[in-house]
Amino acid sequence: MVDVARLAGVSLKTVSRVVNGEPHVQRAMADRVLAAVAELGFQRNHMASALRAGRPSATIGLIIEELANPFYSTIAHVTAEMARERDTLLLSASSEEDPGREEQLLRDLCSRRVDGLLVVPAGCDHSFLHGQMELGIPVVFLDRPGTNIDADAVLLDNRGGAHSGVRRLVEQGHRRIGVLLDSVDVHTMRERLAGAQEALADAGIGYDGSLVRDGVRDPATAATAVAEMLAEPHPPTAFLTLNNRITVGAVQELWRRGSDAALVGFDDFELSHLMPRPLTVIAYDTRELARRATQLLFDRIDGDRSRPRTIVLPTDLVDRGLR
Amino acid sequence: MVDVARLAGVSLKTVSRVVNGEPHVQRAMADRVLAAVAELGFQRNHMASALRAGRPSATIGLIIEELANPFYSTIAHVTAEMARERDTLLLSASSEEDPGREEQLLRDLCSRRVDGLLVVPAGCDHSFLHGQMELGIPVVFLDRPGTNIDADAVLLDNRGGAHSGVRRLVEQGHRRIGVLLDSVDVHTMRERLAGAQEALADAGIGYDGSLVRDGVRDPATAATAVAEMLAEPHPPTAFLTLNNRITVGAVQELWRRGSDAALVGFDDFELSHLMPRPLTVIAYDTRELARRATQLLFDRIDGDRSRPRTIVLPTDLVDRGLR
DNA sequence: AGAGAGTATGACAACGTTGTCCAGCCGGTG
DNA sequence: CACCGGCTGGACAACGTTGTCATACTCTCT
Repeated sequence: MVDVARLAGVSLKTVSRVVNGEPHVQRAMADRVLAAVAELGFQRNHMASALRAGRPSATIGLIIEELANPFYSTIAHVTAEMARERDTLLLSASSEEDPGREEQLLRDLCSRRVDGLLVVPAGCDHSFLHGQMELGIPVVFLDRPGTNIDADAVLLDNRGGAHSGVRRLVEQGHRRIGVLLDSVDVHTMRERLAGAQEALADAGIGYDGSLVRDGVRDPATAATAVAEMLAEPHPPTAFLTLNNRITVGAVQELWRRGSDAALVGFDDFELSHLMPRPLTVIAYDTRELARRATQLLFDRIDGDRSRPRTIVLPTDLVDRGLR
Repeated sequence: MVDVARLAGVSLKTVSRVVNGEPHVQRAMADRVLAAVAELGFQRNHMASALRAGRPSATIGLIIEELANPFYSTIAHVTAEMARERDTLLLSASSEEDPGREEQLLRDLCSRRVDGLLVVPAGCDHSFLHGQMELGIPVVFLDRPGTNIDADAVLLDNRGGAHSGVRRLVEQGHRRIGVLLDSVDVHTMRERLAGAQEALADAGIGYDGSLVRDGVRDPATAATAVAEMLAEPHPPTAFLTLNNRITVGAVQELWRRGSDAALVGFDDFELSHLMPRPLTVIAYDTRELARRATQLLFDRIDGDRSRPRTIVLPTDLVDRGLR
């Protein structure tokens, strides 16, 4: 900027005024400045500008599980899109389910003075964010609530969704329902499992631990688990798969062995209607989830100081037949 | 930092030294500073720090088409991961195929003084990046080369891939091969089409414009196009679909009508092996594409001033049967 | 002609941090 | 005892920008 000022023969401040479109600069002088800007290829340093003016950095931070996962990349996309409408950019990072890493990323984002944080929490303690929130960096949790902190959260009705899925299976006469899940360490999974168990209880069906498989982290494991459960003396006649990776593995195994076991899966996914058998899924609107959370964050950034809210979005049982 | 210094009863610079782990500070004094830091919840302002020290911002920019698309989100993920190993964060934005928007995003990223740019170009003129590159912001193009600019690029062998796909169809005796593509405006598509036409020419098969359908942007359009082409007097006996959205639509239509037309699709995708019919696809390693580009960018950031390189990664014809 | 109001421009400090340099202190040396 | 060198700690300027205020000029109205 100093160079531009020198080349145009004006003061620093005049350049600043021209660059920022402030009034009170004569046309001729502005033209000289703009010519100098063009000649030197000057570009305003956004960081210095924000620093001096005490302005927001026009950047928000997003912490998700894993950017390559369609669920999270959809969130990132919606958020980035809404951010762009406010001339804000998105700093995104994946926690990979590692609480330590999540904390480090969050601190890193804060030290970059992002205007706000959107977090799909992996950690089990977010109290360290208190300070940042008091210092004016709002935080909105997404998909799972934060722990040890009173902050906004936008969640899915995981419990209700699983409940309705199991109810549908029970209505069709199933009483032995195998439940496959990723990990009870994840809040989402605990809620889904709880919803399923509530529905079973509602139907007067007692809990049978042998029908629940934890630690099913990929399609291959899901296929194996299905095979094992079907080989037992009293095999399940239906399955509830608590995420789409598990659903895919289970479908593949059921189809491979020509089993007529029923299946309901949590999460819809792009090609679910092209699976070898029609699939009933517990679906939800990922984009809406992201939209609501991002909107809430921007409201906070714009000064909304009302009490933290928790928004729970409904799920939708998409019935394409059970087998 | 001023507050911390006052509370600890030391000078500003001493706080800076402690916070940055510089030597030559006595243990007792450092402890006092750290206590003050903890009490005030002080966090270093990364932007001010980078500004003063003239240091890199530890941020890189990524411009892609659309973050929600698995191809691009995989790239974003790999890049973010490699960046994290260098304590660098990723600013990502989607151009949505809009050149104007791409340019604005690029300028915005530059004004934030990112250390480097990774770009899947949508625009048709990137000469405006010259200035930035001279000012020391390296740019690496990904998936498509930049235009009017001499910069690094990491590409796929689109031409060779389409060539091998068509050759396979020709080997099976097909002479009328329908080609469905998104848009010839996209460099990738042009290359794939050219590769297909070269393979036809190599086989002595003349060009027949009625066998090429442009503007097929989604599965539904693809299905319609397939239906129309099959209804013509001399219908194609095989199809080459130039991206996975088109492939999905075409497969669906072929399967629906029980057609025995052969099919080769460009792009593999997650559930391709679960499609209603086995699918032969021209696959490639998206992660490797991102890895190479990101590595190249970091090499440049680290001072590699050698001539711009263009790296072309091979494709792989994954044969799961043609019908 | 002079007051008053408004416009155009510039000098300077400040944002939060770090590089540079200098001063004081210590122990050891000639 | 004067001096040297290394270790500590602090004062100050600077990074690139903008807010504040002062100044100079122009115009209008009495």
